[in-house]
Amino acid sequence: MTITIKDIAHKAGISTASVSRILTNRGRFSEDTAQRVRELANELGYFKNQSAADLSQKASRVIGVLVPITHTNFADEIIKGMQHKAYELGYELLIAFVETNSQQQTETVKSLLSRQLLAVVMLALDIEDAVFDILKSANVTLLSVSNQLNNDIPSISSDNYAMMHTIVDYLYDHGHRQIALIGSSDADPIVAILRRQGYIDALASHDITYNPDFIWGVEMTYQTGIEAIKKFGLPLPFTAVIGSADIISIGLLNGARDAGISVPNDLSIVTVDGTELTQLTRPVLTAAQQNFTKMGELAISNLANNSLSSHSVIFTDITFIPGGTVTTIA
Amino acid sequence: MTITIKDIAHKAGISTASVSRILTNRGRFSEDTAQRVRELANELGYFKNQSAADLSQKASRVIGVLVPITHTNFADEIIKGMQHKAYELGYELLIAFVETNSQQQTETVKSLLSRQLLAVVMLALDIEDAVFDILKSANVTLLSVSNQLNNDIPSISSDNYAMMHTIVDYLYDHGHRQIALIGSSDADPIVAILRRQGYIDALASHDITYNPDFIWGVEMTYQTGIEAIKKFGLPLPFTAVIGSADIISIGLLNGARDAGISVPNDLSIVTVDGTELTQLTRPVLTAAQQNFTKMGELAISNLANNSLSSHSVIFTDITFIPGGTVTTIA
DNA sequence: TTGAAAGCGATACCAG
DNA sequence: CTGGTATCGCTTTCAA
Repeated sequence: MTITIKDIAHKAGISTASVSRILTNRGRFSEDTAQRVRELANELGYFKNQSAADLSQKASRVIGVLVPITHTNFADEIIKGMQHKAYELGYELLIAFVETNSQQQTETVKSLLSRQLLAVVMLALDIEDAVFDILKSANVTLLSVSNQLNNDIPSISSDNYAMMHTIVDYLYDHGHRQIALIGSSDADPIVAILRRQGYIDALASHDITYNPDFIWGVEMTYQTGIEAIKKFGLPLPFTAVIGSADIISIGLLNGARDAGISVPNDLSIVTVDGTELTQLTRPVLTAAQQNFTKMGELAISNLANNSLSSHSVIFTDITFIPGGTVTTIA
Repeated sequence: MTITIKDIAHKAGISTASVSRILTNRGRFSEDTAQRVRELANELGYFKNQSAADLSQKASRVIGVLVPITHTNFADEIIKGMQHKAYELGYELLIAFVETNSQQQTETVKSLLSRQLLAVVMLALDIEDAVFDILKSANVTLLSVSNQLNNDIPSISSDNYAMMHTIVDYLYDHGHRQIALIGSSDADPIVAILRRQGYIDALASHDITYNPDFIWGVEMTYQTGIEAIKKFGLPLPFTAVIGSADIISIGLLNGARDAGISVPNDLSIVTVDGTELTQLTRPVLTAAQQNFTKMGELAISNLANNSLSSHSVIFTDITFIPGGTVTTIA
């Protein structure tokens, strides 16, 4: 038999109303009784029934988080940031991994929505239309983190356009003129579009006309990196390459090694993301590091003070971290 | 205003009881009305209030999952397995990342428990005593996955003892006699104890007396691998080393490279875990691969049919995957 | 400062 | 096959 506030009230000889007030720290009550109630609660091993509380309050402090199960290795960092802030501000996170399978995705999202949620945060997710419609019809606040969706949904991410400028400028300053971009050729996601455009414009600002062939690779996978090297063959038509995710860059690095290409002597690499993965390679990857933890924190704090309008776009800072994969050429 | 079954009942001219039966597919009802109700539900954009349902049913199909935020990179795989099975059997997963910070850990666990949970699954977690007491006092079914805790809690994991035999035998067969074990010297976790004992006994079975110095390193981190190489110095007193986690083994590999030691010529490495990380290195790591997805599936299916007793220990299979980090020596 | 009582939304029992 | 109704545990208004 589970303990309820009724039991506590009974044992303490007071009403459930008082117990509730005390345990939630709302309204007025005497410190005397409070003391007793708290002790009693402990003693009896009381656990609040959150379902009942949510039901009664018609609202909760739960924020749903949708994480793609094809796990980007930075999702953890975002979650860490969110969790930290959520704890601080008294919110709860309800994390759900979503499959790529649409049917299952729908189920997951529906069951998420069947709790009273304050908001739903989507991490690095390109949601399917069907699922998206459900989300919209549920009428909860939505927020996309690390990815920009469309104009209807607020987002927190890096300034992907500017980031590409930073990277291209860095490579240009090191003498590179032929620069490829791997893993951002997908048609859809706004992030890919922004990166491509940033890349193209940055090159243009140095009077370099971009070569469409140099933008290649759709998926953010290790395999994309491996195959990129194979595709271009020897000798590589470029001296530097930008990997759109750490895992791609590691693929590039290994692909290069497998092909007998020396990094950075024969090929320079700059990676986007800058997670701990960059430390695992030799040489260590030069990276444009995104501030994922910050994104997570901002997600929660913005939801908390309700400061998001439907077209809010919030940018977090980028840190350029020189590693050992870029060389200066003549 | 949110839509409830009452609204649907009203619009359909029937009782809430009927609507409930139809929407949950329980009890008897005519297909005619069912049809209408389902349409109406869709039309009105109805979402079940799960809190109310849980409250009413005094039980839920929600399984809580505690994941350490110091993210072991195999947690994803376990979760994937759980999610898959949970979906199949109609359970929901409520995932919570827990901090190392004890205070915060307590909060997280308490808030988890304040929902009616069917069970709590702990992934690769060495829970603190305080937290553990809470968990026990809450009187939910507990289950540890990929880690064995103590005799009070059922677990699903690899047979860590046998696994070490497999690894040591493999190395022995390749001529190695001096074998180190990195990252399992922690006093506490049963897994570490089992691995040490397996390692020692396996060596003994080949008439090799183990060298206590060769068991080194507590934390399952990249840094542990890096430092292990530094600690032993050149020339290394062993010809082969076992890394207790992929990330450790990558540390060993890089540490070796940094020290001018060639793998596998001068040093052989076998790693425990065998996640995708093993594919990112050159050479690719030779691994004793744990079946994490299977662990996740078993976790759910065993919880589902309630077949766990408090000292159940379920083992999943190990797959030995030869890579490029072991050489045969004379 | 405290208590009585009316919900919150869904379920399930018992009649009909 | 369908409906009325008590119930789950907690919160909150209104009075006392």
